[in-house]
Amino acid sequence: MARTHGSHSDITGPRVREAALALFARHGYAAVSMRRIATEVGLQAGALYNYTPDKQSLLFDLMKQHMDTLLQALEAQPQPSQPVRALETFTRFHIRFHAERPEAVFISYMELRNLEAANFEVIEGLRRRYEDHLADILRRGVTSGVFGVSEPRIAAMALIAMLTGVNTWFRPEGRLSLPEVEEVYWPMVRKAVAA
Amino acid sequence: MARTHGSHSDITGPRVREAALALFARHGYAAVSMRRIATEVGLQAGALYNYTPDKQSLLFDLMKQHMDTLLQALEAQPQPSQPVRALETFTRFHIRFHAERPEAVFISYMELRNLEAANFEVIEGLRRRYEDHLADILRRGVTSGVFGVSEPRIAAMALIAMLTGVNTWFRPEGRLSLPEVEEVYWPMVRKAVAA
DNA sequence: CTTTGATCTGAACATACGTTCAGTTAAATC
DNA sequence: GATTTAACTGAACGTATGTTCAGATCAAAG
Repeated sequence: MARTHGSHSDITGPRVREAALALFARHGYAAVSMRRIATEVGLQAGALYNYTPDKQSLLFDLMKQHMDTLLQALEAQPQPSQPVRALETFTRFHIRFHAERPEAVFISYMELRNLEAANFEVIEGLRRRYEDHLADILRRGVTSGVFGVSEPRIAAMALIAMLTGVNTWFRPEGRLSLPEVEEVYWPMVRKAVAA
Repeated sequence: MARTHGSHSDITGPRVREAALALFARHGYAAVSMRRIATEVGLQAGALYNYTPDKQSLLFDLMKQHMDTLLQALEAQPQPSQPVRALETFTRFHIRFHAERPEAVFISYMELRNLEAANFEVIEGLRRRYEDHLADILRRGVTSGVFGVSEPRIAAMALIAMLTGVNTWFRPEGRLSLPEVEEVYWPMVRKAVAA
């Protein structure tokens, strides 16, 4: 097998994606050049094409990976049968998962319009699956009488928007810890959909 | 005074801003060139510099104008002394105002990172004033015992994030009218901060 | 009917873009 | 120690960028 000038394919590949993630999040996809990503990793621009067919794929792969990780982590959560407990699990999970990877979250919400049509469809489909999970919890709660929402699907999007908003102000070194943030948001979520 | 080739400064100026608004919203600030804006208006790129000193000012002016209009419209609203009524007024106002100008809202949330530092400060200050208005309503309600929120400032940001989320799915030709949307969100807002 | 001056064109400026590729480098294999 | 080949360089490709500006245009003013 072949070797490198101080780093491996196994090492450089992830480093390229990490640099792209950080730069796309900070400056936006369109504002970041391949040369800038390469400089961050210590390469010439041409070398990036050993790791991605093109710039668009770099963006899509980051977003796809984020959504896959999200759905996988969601399914790994306990799924209480009581709707209120299921909602609490979802709320705390969403806050934690998103607060832990602000760059990927930022990109996934901001760069949708820079995806080519086919790539956009894929990401939208994954996002919808995530929303459906919450909408189903709400519907079960409505059926059993513990929740009172007239439009479960819209309520799901409203709650997700509220919870993702944490990322606009939360800083790990800030006044509130993540568990404390959960204690601020969970009562609001619970009451918002209460019967 | 001077005249034009079929259009005026008074007419071309607004058209430039309208074109920039639409294009920035659709493709993003960094992805839209001055030539593209010019083409949309029927000009050569150089002529745009009769209406803006540079591209950055074009973005900043759009965002500043949006925030000014927002704060002015907010202050023109009735300000009920009862916190619950004040919250309802705010909620319905926010939904309506934002749903009516999706492009300006989109830009104001997505292009913050493309503002130069000094311009960013200005927009952030205006946004904070808007958030403070809602936080004050919540604080008054906590004092009078009708609201039960542990962190009024965070609760304000949470509610605003939830309400602005309407823009991600609402379409005027969709199933729900704007008044119907208000009837879905207002109960959630009211209950979320209830004592 | 000449003058005026705001408005706009068209070309140019230096710089940057995404992508390709022939050729160099050097670690691993035999 | 010769061979192999993945990893990378450096230059080039055509095209695009934001901005400037001398000069053309033409409605209104005198």
